[in-house]
Amino acid sequence: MSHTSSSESVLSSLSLSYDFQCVEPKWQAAWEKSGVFSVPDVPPAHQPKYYVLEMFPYPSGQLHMGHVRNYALGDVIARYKRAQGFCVLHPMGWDAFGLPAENAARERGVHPKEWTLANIESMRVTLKRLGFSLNWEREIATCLPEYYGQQQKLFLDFMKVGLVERHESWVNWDPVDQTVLANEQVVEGRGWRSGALIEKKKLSQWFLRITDYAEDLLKGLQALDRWPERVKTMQERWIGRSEGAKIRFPLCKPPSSLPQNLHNVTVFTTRPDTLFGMSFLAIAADHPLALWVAEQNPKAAEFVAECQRLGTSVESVETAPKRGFNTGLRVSHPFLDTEFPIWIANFVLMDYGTGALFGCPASDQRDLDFARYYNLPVTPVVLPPQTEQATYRIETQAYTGDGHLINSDFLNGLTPQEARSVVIERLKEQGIGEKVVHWRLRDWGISRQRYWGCPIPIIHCPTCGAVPVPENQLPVTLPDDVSFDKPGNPLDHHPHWKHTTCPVCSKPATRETDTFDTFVDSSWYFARFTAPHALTPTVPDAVNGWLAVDQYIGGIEHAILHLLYARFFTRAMHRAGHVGIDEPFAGLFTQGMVSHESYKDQAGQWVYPDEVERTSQGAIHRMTGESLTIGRVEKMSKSKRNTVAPAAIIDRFGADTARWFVLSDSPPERDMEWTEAGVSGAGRFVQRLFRSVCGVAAENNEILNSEILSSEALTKTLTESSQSESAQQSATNEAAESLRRMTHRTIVAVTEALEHFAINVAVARIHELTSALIATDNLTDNFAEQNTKNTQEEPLKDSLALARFECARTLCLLCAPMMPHLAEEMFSRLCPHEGLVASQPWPKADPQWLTVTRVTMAVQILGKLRGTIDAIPDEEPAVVIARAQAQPHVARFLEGKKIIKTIHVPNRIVNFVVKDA
RNA sequence: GCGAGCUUGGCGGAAUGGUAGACGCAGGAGACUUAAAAUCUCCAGCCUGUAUGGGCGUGUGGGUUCAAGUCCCGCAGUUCGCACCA
Repeated sequence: MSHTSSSESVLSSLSLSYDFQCVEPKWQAAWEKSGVFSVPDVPPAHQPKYYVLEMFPYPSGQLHMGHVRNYALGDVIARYKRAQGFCVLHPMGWDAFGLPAENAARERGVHPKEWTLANIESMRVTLKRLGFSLNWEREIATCLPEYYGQQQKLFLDFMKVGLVERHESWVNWDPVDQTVLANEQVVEGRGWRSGALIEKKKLSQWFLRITDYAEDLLKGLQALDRWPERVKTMQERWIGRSEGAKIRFPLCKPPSSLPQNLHNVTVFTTRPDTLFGMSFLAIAADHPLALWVAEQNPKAAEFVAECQRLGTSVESVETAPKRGFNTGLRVSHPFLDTEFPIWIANFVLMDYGTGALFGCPASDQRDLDFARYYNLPVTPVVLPPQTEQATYRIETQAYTGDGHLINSDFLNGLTPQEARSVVIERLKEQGIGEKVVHWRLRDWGISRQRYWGCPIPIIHCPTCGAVPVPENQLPVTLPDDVSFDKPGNPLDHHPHWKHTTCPVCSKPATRETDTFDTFVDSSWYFARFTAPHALTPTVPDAVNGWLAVDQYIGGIEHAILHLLYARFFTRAMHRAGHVGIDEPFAGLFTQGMVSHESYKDQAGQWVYPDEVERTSQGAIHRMTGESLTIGRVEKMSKSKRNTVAPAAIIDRFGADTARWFVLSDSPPERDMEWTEAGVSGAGRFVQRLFRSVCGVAAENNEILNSEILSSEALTKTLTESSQSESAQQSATNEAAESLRRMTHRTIVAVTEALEHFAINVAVARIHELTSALIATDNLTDNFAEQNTKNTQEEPLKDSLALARFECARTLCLLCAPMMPHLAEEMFSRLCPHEGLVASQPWPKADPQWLTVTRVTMAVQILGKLRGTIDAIPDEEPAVVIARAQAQPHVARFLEGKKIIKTIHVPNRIVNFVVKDA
């Protein structure tokens, strides 16, 4: 209980602390009631549209600080653009299919659907408490038939336009869990959950033909001028265009039992110019020819098995030496009379090129290592510039640089580049080779042997083959009654779900029990948001009106897969007639991670930050008093227990404080460190700003109630008052003018900062303006005392009070994108007749107050600062220079020197270039 | 190995080629208070100094310029991405 003493002034008794627990729900309700954030299905013709989207969350059950940062950032943009007059689409949904739900089912016996929907419920509560200006009426969850049924429709349409394929492919197979694992889920050759040794298995899989768009996806990157350069580079390399040649080598005397199609080995090379340096041909361990050899020869089989076991994990790649197995088979060279051995080599990948290469040891380090180990010939074919051919040797270092060709028959003397086209021309004439463009990008395998995903709408009929589910039978819904008590895909085990009849011949048939990769779900949700409840995947006017997403915001971890898939999917949807554009995201911003100190107790266990008390010496456990070791600052993660729960922070500090802090410290693209000191500092600022603005509101109540009802009226009054200056008031008027300049300068600075995503700079400017406002608090106190004595009747209407009012009002508008609840509360007290901040236009700076009456100019001698002078803006250069020269410090340095040149940059700098006289 | 980025006080960071270190955090001093908290005011790159001064200073070495944290070239450290890619 606090007692208000009689000596306290009226103003300070009004300085109640900001009670976020009451205020935040109040304004969230007000926004919802007013519908300020909702937008029409088709963007209005008279207003520019703006689509802000943050990557939608996976409903793991816990909202984390990374989400808060991501959505706070997006909300700043959404609210700022809205204030600027844009019609802003800012939707939210859930990437709700995925393996964690199935794991929860297996580990805790919860149904994936219940688990997921409950998680969505609780995360939505926290998200709503943060007060983001989202279009909640457009909320979608990918695990609902309303969404995934339309996805099945898209898939069938993709089939019609030839973008779907089914063929066998190698997969990582976990024999214990009986499922396919993604490469990321294989850790050191073992399944990440079961620990079982992973097998390579060939399975029939559905593929989307993303490679059809390899060229287009690559070229499209160039036009994405609002994407980070590094994301574009990563995609470029992932798509991996390389120009080269395919060369067919016929086997010499193929064994009679060898199938006809293996009588030739085709290699891919980017260096056809080095063909005369060839000393062997190498094929991958899973190359068809290698498999045939393995069948004939147990030793070969052993080597092949060895290669397959090692796989291509990072460690094995770096440490494994280049080894091979000589098959005894030989190929003939296109231009030479020599035969070359075929080796099975562990460094050749079946996935790249044709799974075969010709080895030119002189021009490739791996080939050289291999050749040296097995004593194969090394013939240099490129002579580096300024090198004597007679003495040139390749020892342990292959030469990949430029020069001219040697030992290469008709290519001798040419540069490698010239030689490439010449040799390709010859190969073409002989019909054994051609120029090809090779892509690293593979088709996208989308089959997963899992329950919690979108069913692939296909029926397998023994007579008709794979038949699409007819559209009128969509959606193919997941059965609810599944059990997870045995390994494998529950859909496959279900007693009757998969049994159906063939839509073509009506005979018994089975459903496809594979579900889509969850990346499919997230490849078109941005389009679905434009018509989330439509009975077709998209609605033309809506999707074409709103797309592309003007600003997409998310983590860098999605730089390749999600963003590439979404770009492909949009093109595919375009081809299938579901959207009119190719590039879904016009602007992309990748925000940094949230990190935190980590703590360990003496037993070496990680300790959560909220159990830790920081002392001047270090850290101790809050409960036990045990001293703790402070670990590195790293990304918040459950395993390190260095997480801070957003809900707990909102309870303690309020949503605005949490938002303000995640936005204030670091530039959004960089990682930020969450600190207790930082968030409580943000909390103090919230209180400071609130108190100061409330003080202004109290001073101005009379004026407001009687006269100023709108910002136009305010401006008018301000203009009048600034013209009628009396002698007594000159001191306060000076303060008023300086505050008004500050106010308008801050409008410009904050606007510019927000345009450039420099949210931390915008925050800094708001801090400055707040301090400037607080600095005038005492001035009015004094003045108010005089005023009440002298002019009881006259309302307080001096220029300073009005400047303070303008400043406070501006602060409300400027901080609203970051701290919307606080902004509304302050605004409602300051301008009770003006409605919501959320529907106020962004403040405009008055040019009158951007002009300055005086500037401080730097005076340099030889570029070194020697003093400063005051000047009137755009003052006559000669006058300025004379004054600069006369400046005492400057004059001292000029003594005995001769000025040979004077640089004058108006309003900024005078620089004297001197030499000794 | 290839590619991209980063490097500024004790810390996070600011700075259209023009007064480096805005703003915040942590710190110090003071005011208020019986006291603490809160709040407010002031100080604060380093060295030197009584200083209104002087010297040095944006990882490092060069260069361009009247003037470089900023532009160019090299080097180091560091982070991220890709990688037996033929």
